Amino acid sequence: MLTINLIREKTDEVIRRLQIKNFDAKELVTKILTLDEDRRSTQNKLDGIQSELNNISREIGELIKSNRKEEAEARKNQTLQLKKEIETLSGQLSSNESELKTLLIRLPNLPSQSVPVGSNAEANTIEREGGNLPRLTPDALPHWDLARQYDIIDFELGNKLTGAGFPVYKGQGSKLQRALINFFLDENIKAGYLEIMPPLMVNEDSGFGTGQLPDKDAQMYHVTLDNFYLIPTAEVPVTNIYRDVILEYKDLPVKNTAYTPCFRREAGSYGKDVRGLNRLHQFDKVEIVQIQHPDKSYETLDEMVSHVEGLVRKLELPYRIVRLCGGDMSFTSALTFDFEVFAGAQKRWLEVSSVSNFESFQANRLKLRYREEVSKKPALAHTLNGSSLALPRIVAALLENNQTTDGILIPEALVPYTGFAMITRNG
RNA sequence: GGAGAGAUGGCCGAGUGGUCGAAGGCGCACGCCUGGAAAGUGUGUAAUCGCCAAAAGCGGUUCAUGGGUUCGAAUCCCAUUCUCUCCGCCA
Repeated sequence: MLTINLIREKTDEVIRRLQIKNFDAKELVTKILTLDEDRRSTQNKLDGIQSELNNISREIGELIKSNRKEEAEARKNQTLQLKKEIETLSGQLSSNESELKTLLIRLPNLPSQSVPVGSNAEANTIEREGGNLPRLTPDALPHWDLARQYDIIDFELGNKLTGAGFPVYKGQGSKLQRALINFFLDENIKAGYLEIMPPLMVNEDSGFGTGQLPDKDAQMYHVTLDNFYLIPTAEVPVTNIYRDVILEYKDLPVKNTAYTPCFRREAGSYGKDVRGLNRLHQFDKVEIVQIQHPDKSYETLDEMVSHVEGLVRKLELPYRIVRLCGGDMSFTSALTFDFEVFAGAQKRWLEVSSVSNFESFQANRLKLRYREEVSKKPALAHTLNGSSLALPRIVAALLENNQTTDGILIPEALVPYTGFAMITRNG
């Protein structure tokens, strides 16, 4: 959420920049500013009366101590009116504050200066591309057919156990999952990230902290009996580790990585998007999260993008890095780069990673701060995260692009992790 | 799940109705001492909101959370959450 100070001080700029996200903030911002003014004047009055009451109470204490009972009683009568006013004003204040908050959390994050203008994916710009497109024969199979042919992923079985979107990995398919997870984690650790194994369910506060709640609760599986949510990404628990935390300057940047299964309801998805591994309700992902000083967060974003690029290169996949335009960005992001890999048989680019700088938007919700180097004053930190990487679409691309008549080739970097160089029919 | 005990600052820990944002200690920061260090010693050391252009200053709030009693609550009452011990169950 944006800070009220920013909205107050740079009202026009806020409205203007939110237009880039196709968000008309004018009305909302006006309401916020009115409420904010009310809030401050109410608090001002309340503070004054509270102070008066505190003084009287102090006097009563002294009077009682020096045995002047009647005077003390007289003083007590003076408080009645004050207490009434305090009750009214503090009621006003708290309802004002909660209303203000519900409005504030409806404002999306401001896009950074470098975000292209545009209302949908067509306006995204290609940052750079790499790798070679596979040369496949026209009868090349999409990954769902390959998965069946080699008996490595069983979609129907997942249907039986749970439902659509919960595949069962078997044999070399299962081993490939483990290999990718370990490969990604090892690479992240080498790059200085600390491995974390977080809970897979979180409470409401955590869901709010990273921005999934209250609005996007339809995306998460909700365990109603205990009021827990299954995590849609490791970003949620890992970032929430730092909720209500004030980091020391020297602790920045914080670099965490975590492998977790991710659970998403994906309500409303259909068609070729959900075919095979393209979109699942449960999938595996390795995430990287950084908490950084505001002055350095964009350097860090570049560093994270390069890191993820290195992984995709090692897997020898054709990829492109996309700078998302205002209309295609998430609610919470200030700048996002998507990674897409080309799946040769489907002839489609599949999104496998999304690396974002949230600036202080999440940190403000989380109350995640650091101490300034010199003044030692707490200030909001910047949070960043990205997938490194999400498995299913990587697997889809690997299967499709590396199919041969003999089997499916495993990229060299992965062989030490799989223990085999090819997926075969009797593997 | 049942019974009991508890939750205080970065940490430990005192505080059962008044001047307590909270003794003392540890830690940390800056000095003094020292050839240098250790020890010793001095000073400082929460967050947040409002007023103020800002700093200073002043005022409000915060002793798990939410309510209540009272002129006044860390302290009394109620509820919730969490932690610990014992019992039960259990990978």
